[in-house]
This record gives sequence, C-alpha cells and structure tokens, in this order.
Amino acid sequence: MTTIGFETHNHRDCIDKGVQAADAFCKDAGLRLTPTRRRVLEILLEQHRAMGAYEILDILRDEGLGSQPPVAYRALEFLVQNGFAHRIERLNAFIACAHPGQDHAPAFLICRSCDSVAEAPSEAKKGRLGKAARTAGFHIESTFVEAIGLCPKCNDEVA
Amino acid sequence: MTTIGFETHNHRDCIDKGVQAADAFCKDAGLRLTPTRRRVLEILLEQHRAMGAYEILDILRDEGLGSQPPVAYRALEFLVQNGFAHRIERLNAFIACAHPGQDHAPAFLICRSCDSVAEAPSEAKKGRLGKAARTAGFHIESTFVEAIGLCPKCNDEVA
DNA sequence: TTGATAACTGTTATGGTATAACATATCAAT
DNA sequence: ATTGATATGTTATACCATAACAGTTATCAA
Repeated sequence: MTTIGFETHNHRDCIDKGVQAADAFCKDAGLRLTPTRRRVLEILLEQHRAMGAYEILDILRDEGLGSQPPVAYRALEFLVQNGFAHRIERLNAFIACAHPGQDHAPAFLICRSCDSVAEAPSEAKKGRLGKAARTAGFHIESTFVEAIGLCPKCNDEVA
Repeated sequence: MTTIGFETHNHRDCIDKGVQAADAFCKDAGLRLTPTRRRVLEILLEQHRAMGAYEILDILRDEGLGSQPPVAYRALEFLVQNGFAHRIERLNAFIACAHPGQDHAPAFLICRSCDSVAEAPSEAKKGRLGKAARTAGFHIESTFVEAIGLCPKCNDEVA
C-alpha cells in the first residue's frame, strides 16, 4: 500500500533493485533477460501501476523495441512466469511484483475508482478453499485473489 | 463438484429451481426478470458450465431473442449483479450460481484441462487479506478467488 | 570453428471479448 | 394519459490476445 508519489529518488532505487533482482535470478536460473524483457520490467517498475499490454507496446514502439502485440505479450509472459510481474485478471493488465524473489501467492487490492493496485499476502490455498478442494479431489496448482474496493485516497474523497 | 451427466430428470429440477428462485427474488426486490434475462439464466443452468458471452449470444440469436453482443452482456450483467450468475475472470466466462439466494462470496475451482468449474465457499474478506486491507485503509467491496488446477476426472486421466 | 539445437524475435493475420452511444419501446405509478 | 425510469435494438468501434511461420541469435558439444 505504499505510494510512490513524488519520491523520485527512492523510486529510482526501487526500479534498480527490481531489475537487479531479476538479473541475478535469471543468471542463476539460466534464463535470458533480453533487452525487451528487461525494458518491459523497467516500464512496469517505473509506472508502479497496472498497465495493459498495448499501453506497454506503445512505449516499446516509440523506443524501437518492437511494434506488434506478440512482442509485448511474450515479454510479459516471461516476466509473469518467473515471478517478476503479475497479471491482474480483473483489469486485463500487468503490474511489477512488489516482492521479487520471494515465492508467494499474492492477492491484490484493486481500487475501482482510480485503478491503483496493491499487492497483499494471500493464503487462499491454505484456508477453507484448500480444504474444499481437497474434499472435492481437486488439485490446486495456483490461485489468484483479487479484491475490489476503494483505496484510502479515493475513500477519503468520497467521504 | 457434482457432475450432471445424464441425470436428465434431476437436472430439469435444478434448472426449474434456479429459475423459480430468481423469479421469487426479483418479484420481491422489484426487479424485472425479462424474457431474455430469464432465458440466459436457463441456458447457464442447462449447460451447467462456464460459457462465453458470445456462445450464449449464438443461442439467443437462434431463438430470435437478440443478435448483438450488448443483448447478451446486458442480461449477464443483470444476472451477475443480482447473484444468479458469476463471472469467471480467468475464463472470461459466466456460470450459473450454485447457491442462489444465499449471500455469498464464492471461490471457484477451475480445471485447466477441461475448463470445468466448481463453486466453493470463500472467506477471503475475513482472513489475512481482510486484515491486510484494513491495515492499509482499503475498503473491500467484493472479492473474487479463483484456483486453477486439475479436477478429479482430469487428475485421474493423467495418472 | 563449425554445426546442431534450442530459444528468442519479427511480422502477418486473425480471433475473441467488451462497451459507447443513441434511438425506440415498455413498464409502473400517479 | 402522462411521465420518468428501465429495458431493448442496433450500429459502430475499441480493446485484448494468440496462431503460425520465417528468420535470427545464443549455447554448447564435437
């Protein structure tokens, strides 16, 4: 729930950290953080919000890194698969992971007014859902949890 | 996780019950279960699976109930808003509610192999996520929880 | 180095999902 | 009967996503 706002310097750090973490992880795992993949991760970290694939593609196009949808979707697929970004189903959009490196099953708080998104911990698999699945013989591989509502800022504006 | 299969008679009952429940609820709440809305609910109950809006629209078109996308989307919006159906974000699809009338925040078990969907109880709002939201000052209005994995049937086939 | 293999990129084409906007019709209550 | 709210019909368009195939680059073993 931390807002980046105008803290430019810290934000620069957080972008660098995110990219470096991805770099290290990829080197370790024998994955290739190619220019386009790296740039898409940077974009997501810079913007610090959920972005549509086409919005990202527009930026890539301006920078000469690709102009067709698959370029963006492939980079995003890579980032999501390796935990550097998450897909927000409700928004058909993507966001940089707030806790790169950690193995986690995130939940998201999505503001219906300003579309801001916060990453929160989730334990869907462990709770009542996991129990229901086990009873039913359903084998859960992954979960996603998204909550819609009002962020603190938009909440105040209404009140 | 119950399968409807060939139990035609019981299934007929379950469709009727679903429609009747919606009927009663609408009468009570001053809502209008118009022919198209009623028919879309019937279709979802009959098929007992997640269906895309365009798939539903095809049926409506054959029956002379409408031919353009908004017809289907409006009916679905009505059904979802009033709890007679749920939207499955992961599949961009819709399914009849398995527990009409009851106030509930459902979770879904989605088979990645056969796309079957089961409705399960969820308590996302009450668990760790709710706590995190409260701490952050985020006001949750609704949640959705979807688990991807293998249903019992597909699990067996793999094994 | 070279050749084989796997991974990645570029591009075209297409398919699937969803909604804005506006005109018309119907309903429900006075 | 009139009015205001709700629902429908329709056109047009926007947005989201991927299949398929050709070409390129990285990696590694021989």
